[in-house]
Amino acid sequence: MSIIKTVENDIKKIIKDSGYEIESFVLQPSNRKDLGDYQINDCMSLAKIYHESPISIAEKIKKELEKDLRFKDINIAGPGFINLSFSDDFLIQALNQMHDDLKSNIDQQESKTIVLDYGGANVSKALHVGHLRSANLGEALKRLARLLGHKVISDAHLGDFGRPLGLVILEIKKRYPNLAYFDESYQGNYEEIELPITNKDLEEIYPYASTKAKTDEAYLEEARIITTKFQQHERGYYDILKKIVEISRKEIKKVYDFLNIEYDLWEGESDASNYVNELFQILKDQELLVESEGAKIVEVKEENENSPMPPLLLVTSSGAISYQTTDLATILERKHKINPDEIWYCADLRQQLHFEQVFRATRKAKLVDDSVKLEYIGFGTMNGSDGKPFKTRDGGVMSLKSLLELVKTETKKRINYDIVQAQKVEETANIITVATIKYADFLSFRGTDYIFSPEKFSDVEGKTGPYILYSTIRMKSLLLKGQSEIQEKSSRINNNIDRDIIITLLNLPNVLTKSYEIKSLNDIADYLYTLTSKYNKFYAENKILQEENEELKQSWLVLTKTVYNLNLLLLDILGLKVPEKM
RNA sequence: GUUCUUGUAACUCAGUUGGAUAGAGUAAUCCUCUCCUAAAGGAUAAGUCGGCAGUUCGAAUCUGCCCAAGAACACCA
Repeated sequence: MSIIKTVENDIKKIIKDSGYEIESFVLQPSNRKDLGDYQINDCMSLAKIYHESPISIAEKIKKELEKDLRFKDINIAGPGFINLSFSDDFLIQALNQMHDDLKSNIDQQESKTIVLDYGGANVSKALHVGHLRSANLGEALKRLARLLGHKVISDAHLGDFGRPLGLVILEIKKRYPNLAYFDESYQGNYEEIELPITNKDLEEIYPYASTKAKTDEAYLEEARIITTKFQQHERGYYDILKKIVEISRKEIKKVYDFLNIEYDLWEGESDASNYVNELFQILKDQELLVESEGAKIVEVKEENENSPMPPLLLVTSSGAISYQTTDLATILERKHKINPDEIWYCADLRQQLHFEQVFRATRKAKLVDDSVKLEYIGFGTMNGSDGKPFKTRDGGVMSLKSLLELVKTETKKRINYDIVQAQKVEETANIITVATIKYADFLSFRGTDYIFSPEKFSDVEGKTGPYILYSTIRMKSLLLKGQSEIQEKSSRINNNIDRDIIITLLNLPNVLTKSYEIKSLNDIADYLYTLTSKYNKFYAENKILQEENEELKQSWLVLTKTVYNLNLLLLDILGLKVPEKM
């Protein structure tokens, strides 16, 4: 159990010993540092329950707290706040413990198997800046959940079974009508057929076909028919689909690799299609699948419900299955293959209604056990400065690749070429670029829309990825230089900065737990900055390696190493790497 | 129209299970490199927390009404 949690439990017991019951207790870091390290605000609410003055309650609790040698400077202020600080001895001991084993100070949770669905990449379409958030968020949540003791399986869940693919295949058919894929009499093995299409072609074909379909009704109708064909696994069409997925997936993976995003599974909607028949059987058995206006739907609206709740549309009137169908089938697939305790979906907030529908249908048809938790983790839209979803000047969406290039160019201007070896420049620039972009994305709460501007993501001054990386590298450099002298034991707290840093370190478990609960990384990003900037202040004020007092120097080295290790841990959760030098 | 989200410093955002004096970064002005990487550190200035009312010892946070912006609302995904 973490140090802070242990203290919290003890204080809870102390409050109980004073005669008061309290449900949960979290030790709040004080916002009045002049009065103490921490504040206890619960006396006011206890006063209402016990019909006693808050001051009198605070007095009693204070009396009990004073018996505990870990605390000092206990005082009561205002209407009944109890302020308290930790004794130096306690803090030194805590620092040494965190230095020896950082992970022992993280509260492990009861282990669950979680499937995490994020990314939102669509086959044959280039990743654009809008895909950034889902991937960042999902990847970091995966890492956070694993750190807290969960088993997480991440799935890219590619969009590869809808009309866009119908359009792409149609256009390929127009351009290469003689391909064996389109020859019904072909008897050979399609896997051996070369598809003369590169990913670059695909990125050109889709927008072309999509635009054409908007004005050409016959073309669209042809695409619809093709969509139905591969959805029914019709020979040739299903095979070319798989081929296209392969080509596109390689390219998508390159970008995700660059961003340090790793999927355990690269399943797509097409893989879930194998479970569509089972899905329909389950729905039919329960008489949930009904005909409506030529389509097959499932009603999920509750009686007396005012909010708009359209039915799920499983099969369109033209016979195609929708993404609602594949999402339901995917739940079946995951039940059979993984049998998870929880399934999380990271997707844009505009998809909230969709997931509400899917979850309702899942419950109604009992596709999974009621104990299986389905969680939708929505995030805000990336808007342009006009408040509308971000577009480039020519009206298109900025590709993720061009954003990366743009930031990389800026990054390269800042690298210290006296320190970084020539052959390391590219790698270093890549790492910093990813950190710059991801960190900027994590800073705001996941649910709020934010203004996207390339400038914002190119920012390197202040509360940014490069700041954290630079500082971390400096700690590492210092530790390397002081390595021969470190004896790994702190024995002194010199002043308020040391003290403040240790108090901040102690708060780690609460930051992690809260981030996990709200499924947002902004607290971790902010905590990382707070800790780093406190350390930087300390670094600027003390010449650690030149310090002549050996006891003090050792204490500072231990502090440095602990902050360094924690930075590495948190950067890893956010999915950021640290370069050697920069 | 129905439902939902948002409105905090010049800008971009934190803070929303009610707590003390509302925080960061940027931009602005001014300091600090003979010294462990100055992509650093320090200082100053910047706010009717959209508006009005209510609940409370106490409200940016909860409730109601209003104003403004955005999103979703079956045959796209």
